[in-house]
Amino acid sequence: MVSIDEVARLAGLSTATVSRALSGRGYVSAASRERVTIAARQLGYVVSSRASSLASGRTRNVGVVVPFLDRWFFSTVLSGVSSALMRQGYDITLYNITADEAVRKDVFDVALRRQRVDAVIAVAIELDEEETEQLLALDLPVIAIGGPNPRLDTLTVDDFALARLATEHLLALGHTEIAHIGANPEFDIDFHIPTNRRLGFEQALADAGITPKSAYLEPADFTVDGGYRAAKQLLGRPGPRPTAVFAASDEMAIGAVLAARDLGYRVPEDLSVVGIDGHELGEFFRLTTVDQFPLAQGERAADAVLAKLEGTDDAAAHGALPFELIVRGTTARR
Amino acid sequence: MVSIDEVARLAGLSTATVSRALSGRGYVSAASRERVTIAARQLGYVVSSRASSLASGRTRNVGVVVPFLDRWFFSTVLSGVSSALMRQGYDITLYNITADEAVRKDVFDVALRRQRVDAVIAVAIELDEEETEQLLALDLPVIAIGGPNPRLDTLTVDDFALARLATEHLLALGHTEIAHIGANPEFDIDFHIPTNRRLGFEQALADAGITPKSAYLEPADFTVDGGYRAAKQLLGRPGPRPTAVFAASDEMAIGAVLAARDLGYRVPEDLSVVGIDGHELGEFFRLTTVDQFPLAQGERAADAVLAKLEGTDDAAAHGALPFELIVRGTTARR
DNA sequence: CTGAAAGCGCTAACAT
DNA sequence: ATGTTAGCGCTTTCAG
Repeated sequence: MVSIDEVARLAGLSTATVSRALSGRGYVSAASRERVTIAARQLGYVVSSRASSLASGRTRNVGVVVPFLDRWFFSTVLSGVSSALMRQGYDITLYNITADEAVRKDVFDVALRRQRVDAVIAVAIELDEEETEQLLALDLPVIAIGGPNPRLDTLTVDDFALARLATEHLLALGHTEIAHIGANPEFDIDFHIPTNRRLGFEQALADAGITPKSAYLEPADFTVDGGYRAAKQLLGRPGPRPTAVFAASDEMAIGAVLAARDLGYRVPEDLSVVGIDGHELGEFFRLTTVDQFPLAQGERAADAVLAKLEGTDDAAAHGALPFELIVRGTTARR
Repeated sequence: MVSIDEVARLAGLSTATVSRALSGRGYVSAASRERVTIAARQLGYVVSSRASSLASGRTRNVGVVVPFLDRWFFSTVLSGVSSALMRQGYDITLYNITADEAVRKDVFDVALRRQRVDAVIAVAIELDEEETEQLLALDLPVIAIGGPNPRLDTLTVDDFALARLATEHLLALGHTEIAHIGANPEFDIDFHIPTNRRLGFEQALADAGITPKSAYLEPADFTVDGGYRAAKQLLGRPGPRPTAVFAASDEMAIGAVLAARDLGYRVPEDLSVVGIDGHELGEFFRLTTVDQFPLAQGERAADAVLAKLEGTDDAAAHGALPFELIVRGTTARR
């Protein structure tokens, strides 16, 4: 590995000047800068992040904490984070919180405290008091996607509003018998998204003067299969039958569409289905959805963290995340 | 941040002994080890990776290079890599090679050379001569998944054999009119998987004395939508109609199943469909497939890299990757 | 604008 | 088994 001394020697300057020229910190004459650049390129010199970070305290590396790597939403957010960060010459190190409590604890107790990162992005993690405390104790810029967590800077999408919008779309099409696939009423306090989406759904109904039928509330686990099973129940049970389904995620919505077809119902003629997320398969299934632009969420989180790191206090760090109703082919007038 | 000196002081020992006790390298009496452990825990001390890696040359961090983050196969492999590495206390930093040539170049020219990682895992990247050279020049353990690359240690799944197995399954069920969705004959030299799968398919047919019909070769882009379109062509065109389809990926196979249904064909009664990969949605669609266990591939790559790092030369580094025919509901006797 | 030199926090000889 | 000490390769005062 070629070191800074060699560059200095070749450029005929001190290591201090080389360091300044390469990092852009401090005064360097144009002529010196030029010579350094040439010498560095000629030798193929790359600053050692180990040495540089020990001396400067900066690593040019951001930690990203995610609960899943192999689910579409999270890997899409991650992809957005990664592209925005790499573009600025930052690396990203990944902390995958799994179901394994020991791993989770290790991430907060040890891994994040190794001084390997300049900042942390936490994606859709429900942090408890202690974990929030630990993140704060790192004394590093932290951005959370998801939350909201009052003690952290959070990029939040208003799940209540998303769900209400999706439901209002159904109402506007004349539906009144609308079922909900998602959280069950007594769902945990720990993970808010399903509950918020159910509340937004109920609010929209209430605003339209409709009392939600409990038989129209079908819990499911946010997978295609879960949505499929839930829809089969909803459509197969004797008694009143919904003319529309609001699914709290696109994957469940896709499952619902397939279930309806399997039962012989036409979508959207016999049943309208709307989802939430903006899943990549939505287009293929002609799914009406409320897109929350997860790729952009990741990019925005990266921008926010960069703004904090560079001191340019950016508006991206605050404010609510955008969402948009995308009307495709799975919803129609009743 | 508490430093090693404070731990040493509290334990009444030198920093050298603390370092030895914590890293497990060199002799430390049980009593000293105990006192160090207690002092470290009491102070909440975590070794600074910046300082440690500068002094020792080890970072306990592995670089993972992937071409996509938001595609199921890659994020699943990544998930396997991550869990195996975190279990051993390693961090992982992510290098996402995108379509952007500048980003790709920057990863090999700069990012990987920052001395941030102890080893590299390259997932399904077709490396050119120069990139291979650059990886080798890092002088670090490197494991490639995919390849094969004669100059690198590679974990390879035999795509030819996978495709042949899938095709033989169809043949064994009595099919002779078998179509292929995947690479087109004049596909690039750059990305071998599609081509190898087509060759395996053709070999199986040849072994059964069947000449592949060129009309049964339908190129597609490895997405659900691509598989759907391809199957529609195959089934909708006038002329001979296949009774079975071999799709070179599960996502295309799922598209083919949906296309067949939309055209009014029953699967598997009118059309058998087999895929490759072991996609998470395969179970839902009752898809017959050849599973290549991507999660396990990731874990195995991680194990191989760890073996190289710890010097325990592990068999995991070599040998072919396993695969298995999973017969579910989309294939039947003709 | 540039150079000398003192660390950054740890590890690894080396000595004991 | 433990302590002393010299770096690891940079960055950043501080002088000039």
